Amino acid sequence: MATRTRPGSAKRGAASAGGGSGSDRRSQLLSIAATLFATRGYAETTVRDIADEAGILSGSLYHHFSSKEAMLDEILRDFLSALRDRFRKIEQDSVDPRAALDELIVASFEAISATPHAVALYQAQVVALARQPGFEYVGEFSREIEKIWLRLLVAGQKAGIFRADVDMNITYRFIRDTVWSSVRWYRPRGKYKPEAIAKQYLHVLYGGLLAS
Amino acid sequence: MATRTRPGSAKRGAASAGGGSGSDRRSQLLSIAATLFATRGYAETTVRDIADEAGILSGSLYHHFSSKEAMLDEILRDFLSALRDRFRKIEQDSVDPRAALDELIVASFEAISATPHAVALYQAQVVALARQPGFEYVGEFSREIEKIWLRLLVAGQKAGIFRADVDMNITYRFIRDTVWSSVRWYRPRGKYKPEAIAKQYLHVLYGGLLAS
Amino acid sequence: MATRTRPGSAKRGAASAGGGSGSDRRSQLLSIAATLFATRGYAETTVRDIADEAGILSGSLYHHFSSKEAMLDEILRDFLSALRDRFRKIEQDSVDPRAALDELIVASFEAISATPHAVALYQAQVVALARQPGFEYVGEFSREIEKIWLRLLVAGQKAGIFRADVDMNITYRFIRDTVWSSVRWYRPRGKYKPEAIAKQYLHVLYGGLLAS
Amino acid sequence: MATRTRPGSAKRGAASAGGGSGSDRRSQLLSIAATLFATRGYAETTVRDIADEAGILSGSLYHHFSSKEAMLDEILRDFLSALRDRFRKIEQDSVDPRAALDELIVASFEAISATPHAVALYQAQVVALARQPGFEYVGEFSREIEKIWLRLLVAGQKAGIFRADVDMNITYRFIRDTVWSSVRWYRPRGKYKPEAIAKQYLHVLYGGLLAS
DNA sequence: CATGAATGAGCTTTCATTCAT
DNA sequence: TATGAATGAAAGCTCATTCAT
Repeated sequence: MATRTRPGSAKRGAASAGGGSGSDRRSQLLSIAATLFATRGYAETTVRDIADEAGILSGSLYHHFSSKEAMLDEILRDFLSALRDRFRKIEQDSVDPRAALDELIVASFEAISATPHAVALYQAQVVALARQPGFEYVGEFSREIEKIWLRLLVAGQKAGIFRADVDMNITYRFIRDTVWSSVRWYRPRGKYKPEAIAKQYLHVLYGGLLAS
Repeated sequence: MATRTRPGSAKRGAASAGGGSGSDRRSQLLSIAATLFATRGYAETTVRDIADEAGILSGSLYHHFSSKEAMLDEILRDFLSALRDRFRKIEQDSVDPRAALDELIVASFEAISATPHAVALYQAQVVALARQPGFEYVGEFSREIEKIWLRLLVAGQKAGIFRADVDMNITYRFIRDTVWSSVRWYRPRGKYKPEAIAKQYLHVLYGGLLAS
Repeated sequence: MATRTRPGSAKRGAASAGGGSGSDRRSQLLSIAATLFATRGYAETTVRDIADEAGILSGSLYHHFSSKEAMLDEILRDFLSALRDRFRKIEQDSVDPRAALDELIVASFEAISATPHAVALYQAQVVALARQPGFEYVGEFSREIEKIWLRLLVAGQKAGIFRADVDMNITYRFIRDTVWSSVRWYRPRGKYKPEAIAKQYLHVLYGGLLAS
Repeated sequence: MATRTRPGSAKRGAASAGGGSGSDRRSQLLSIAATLFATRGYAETTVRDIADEAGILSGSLYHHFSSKEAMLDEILRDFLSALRDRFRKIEQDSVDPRAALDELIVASFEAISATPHAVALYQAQVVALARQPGFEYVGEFSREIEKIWLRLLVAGQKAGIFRADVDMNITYRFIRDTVWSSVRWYRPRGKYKPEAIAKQYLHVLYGGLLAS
């Protein structure tokens, strides 16, 4: 991305950007943008592509958003803040590390199912974005989310629920990568429901691949 | 990417493209290109960036490569064919599915360690590329590699080595995503050697996360 | 010309492209392009030349036309279809081969007078273009026009109006070359009107150069 | 053409440039260049095209010629000076204007047959070249040749051989255009010999198209 | 809100030419 | 003579963005 200007704090309402069915024009456009950004890549998507898909001219997009980057910003911010809120709540409500880990993983697969484009976008751009001015919050959200996972994993380890002989920093990364990467192949319309995928994963993750 | 023309299989010599230290000018340039493509993204990297890094003018690159796309092509083709060859050999020489799976995973982490840029490039572009004219081979290589993994996993399952109650299609994807995604955070210069990472992963994968 | 993509039949409105005074912006630009293409040659004319002449930036041209080639395409297509229509009508309305031949020649000189740039462009590029993908219609129009001429010449020959001892295929080429080539030296603003030139030519053509 | 530097007075020997079979390397290369210039156009022919055809690298051409333009220069100069010499001789040896006109026309068709590429090149570039610095001689040769034709035509008119009621300035252009334009369709390998074409043309030119 | 014309910067690519080897 | 690597200028084109209507 050739981001140079700060995107500013884009206004946004309750619109589930990156989701499927926005209520107003604004979220319709964001949804279209998210889909294209995720499918083709942010840099490879032109403002005109988005406008074409929306049935308007590219210049008209600027009545709704101040820049292409502002759209990306809004999509990511909506997604990340919702995700963080949900993860925070899971941690707060948790009584059992294992059950909480279950919930984090299920919540993650559900997020993929609900807003795949935002997830894919986050996946694809997170490394590049974290260093970009105006997108520092991406790194901040990521770090906060990482801490929640790690606290739970380490707590479970201390409680003797999770194995003591694994490096949780690495294990966290393994889990995170597996879960988020599935956005690339998981099809919500396919034969697997998000809970089924989560179950499969938890199955292998907890019990291991070997037959006992 | 706005790929329209077929890049052709412009490949010559034994240059380990995408690697670190090419012998001739050609592979030097490819190595620079791979690094930039992987770091900034293909679309975000300009041929001037590559030329600047190489200390020449952008036009001079066209003395060595017919297009920016041809560079991408050559990097990916070199990487994928080498990977496939290695995987093929592992399968052919395998006597035990579990040992073979070990080797596949170790080989994967080693590939990440050896040519991280090519791996990152492949990771980032594989979905978009597979449908692009001239890059069909990316999908073909990917499918062949997938088949090798699946044959081994299913064989291990039938032999009673791997658990019977997991869906191997999904499990393969989990493994693949975990392994390849680590390119994004794994640093060869860091404290972990590739074998150590592989060992950690195999540890969790085989034994599961739970304390027995 | 390095034509590679098909230009498509991007044509709109009744704009007399290649003519002198287009009504809207689009035909203004086409007229400028035709003038430059004819004067300097297509390859030697840059899109910046055209834009400069129009008082805009080169990139702005792409708001109106998809490519430099598309401009050439539109100029030629407009010119050729108008010419063919006129020739068709002359043949349909003809009662006497000699009068019809008169009309064809007068119409040709008038076309040169009305849209000299389009004629010059056609003259200069016809051979190279006919084999270029997307410009097959140039050859098709040319062949249709040739057939009209030949039918009239042969009809006149059979009717005993034109001499029997000349090869009409060659004679047609002689006539065509003479007429169209005059675009290179004929100046509409000069002392000769198109009808006067046509008359001179018909004079020599019919009566021969020798004094009786 | 983007001619900016004066081509200088390129050395040249007795090599029949633009012809078919040069004796030495220099005229071989000139012949290749003439063919490509005539077929694709001067601007559309790259130095690399010429070198490829000759089986060398483009840079190597500069051991033989100082520039691309110098090749064009040499081809045209050879062609024009030979043509002028022949025309001069025809005029000097002429006793009868009609016989001399015959000879001019036959000589022209023979030139087309002998060095079609040089003729086509001259045809295509004469207008653009005449105003280009370093190519003033093109206009000079052309004017001298025109004068020879005109003197013969007017002499014939005064002698009562050619009709008095035609404008010889225009008639000359008609004749010239017809003759030179035939280079575009005349194929030396075809069924017509150059003399046959000349005969056909003289037939119509002298006797007229009408049946008596 | 939307259009349509334009900007301006930057992109990939082409190509005649140079020059050390 | 020829190679091969490079230059430097310019080409066609893209695209985010602006703005009067």
